[in-house]
Amino acid sequence: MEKVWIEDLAEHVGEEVEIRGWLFNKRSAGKIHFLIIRDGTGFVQAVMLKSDLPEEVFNLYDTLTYEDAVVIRGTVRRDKRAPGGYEITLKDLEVYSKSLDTYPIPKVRPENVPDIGKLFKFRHLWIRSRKQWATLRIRDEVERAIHDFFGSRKFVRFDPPIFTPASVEGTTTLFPVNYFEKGEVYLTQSGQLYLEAGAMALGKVYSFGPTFRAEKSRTRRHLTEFWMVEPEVAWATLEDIMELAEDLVVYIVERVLENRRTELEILNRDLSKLEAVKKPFPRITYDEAVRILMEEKEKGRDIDFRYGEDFGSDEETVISERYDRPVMITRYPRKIKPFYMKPDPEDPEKVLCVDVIAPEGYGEIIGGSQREDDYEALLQRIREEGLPEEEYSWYLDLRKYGSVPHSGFGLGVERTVAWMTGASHVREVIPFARTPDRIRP
RNA sequence: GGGUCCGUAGCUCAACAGGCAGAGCACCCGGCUGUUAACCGGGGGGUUGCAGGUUCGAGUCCUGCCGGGCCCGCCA
Repeated sequence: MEKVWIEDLAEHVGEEVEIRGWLFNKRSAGKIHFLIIRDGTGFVQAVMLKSDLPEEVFNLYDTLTYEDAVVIRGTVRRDKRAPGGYEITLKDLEVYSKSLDTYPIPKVRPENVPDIGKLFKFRHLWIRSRKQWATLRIRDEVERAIHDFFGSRKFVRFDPPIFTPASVEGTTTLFPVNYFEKGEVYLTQSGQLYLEAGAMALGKVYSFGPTFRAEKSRTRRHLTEFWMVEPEVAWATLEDIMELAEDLVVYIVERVLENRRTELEILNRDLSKLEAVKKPFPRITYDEAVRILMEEKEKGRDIDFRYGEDFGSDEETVISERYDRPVMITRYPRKIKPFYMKPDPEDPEKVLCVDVIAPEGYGEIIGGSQREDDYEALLQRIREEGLPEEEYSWYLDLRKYGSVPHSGFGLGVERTVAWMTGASHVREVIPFARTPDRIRP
């Protein structure tokens, strides 16, 4: 008998198959029992008829509790009455191993959903639930789309180091690690500087990996360990990289809509919100964004903002509300952006940068810029920021030996997946979230 | 770092003004041949987060500690 995965059942209608999985739920009407089995790839209902089965098999139903590991054998049928459309007429049931205790997370009763703190305590079990299953499958699709996007454009994946001797951006807090007799090094908070070296060596590169920020940021948009995609392109201007960012986001959304529709439905995601994400994205400057804020303030919105500041999450939301797709904000004041960004030749107080703000309050999903490519200007910025010049000598070399314009950006995977799935917090879209207050499980 | 709210059964929640800790789900037993968060009947289950204090009496009031939620700042 063929062993099959639930996601492939459509190819086995009429056949007798074996499914190995776990008991997700069960219901009975006496002489007919229904089992909902999950095997990781999906969920399927199996029907047990008293009239069809040996008594000892039929009676096994009574002993089943949540998350027992089971092996079932039976015939695959299409059936409108079955959740999911396919059903197994059960012929044989084997309880491979029993749950040893009451399952700590109750199943699918909305009035009975544990509070979020308890769910995270049982995160290792919570990921078996339907919504978490759907969420993590969408995350996989987003990641796969990212690799396919860059692969199809012949980018070379370039893995920057995770141990780094110095801060990339100087401002944010780093996680120190004891590194033999060399003392303290830090977990990376961005691979960007290394990616710039990669772009000069390989032309178009991107990285995909974890980054770490020791910020005690307790918000729905922050993790201390999160994943980031960072492309970096030689000879690219700000405009080039904005187009790349736009294409990437559109492609991710298309792929999720195409391949993860069932999962979006499980999550009750409003598909029209995602279907609206098409080129072109609106492009506004920082100054124009400030004007929008002032207009909203005059309309009576409670906005506390002064020109020259960075936008807080409230401001981002107010601005993004005007659009049905992500909005690109360019040319922020130099003072609130990192040293490596290139000043705008038309207004040296601004830099050639772009932030992409997702709709629906999901905030900044992309931050990017054209990099300072002039040796002297970069050196001066490093000194102004009081950064350790020695640590940046290799980075300055990139401007010493055939410097060219180049640009890149970073896309936050969790924020993007949270937006796709409609999650209320980024910690729900990564298997095991790391926040300032939680390191277990 | 700042603000704010909450800890009662495995889970979600009740418990008047301080007066015998209770219900639904889960679990166990019984019933029901198409259930869809099934349903119906019965049963077991508690050091009310921890440590003190006030009181004849504390889940309830006070103090401290521990654990957690939400919002903001910083960012992706």
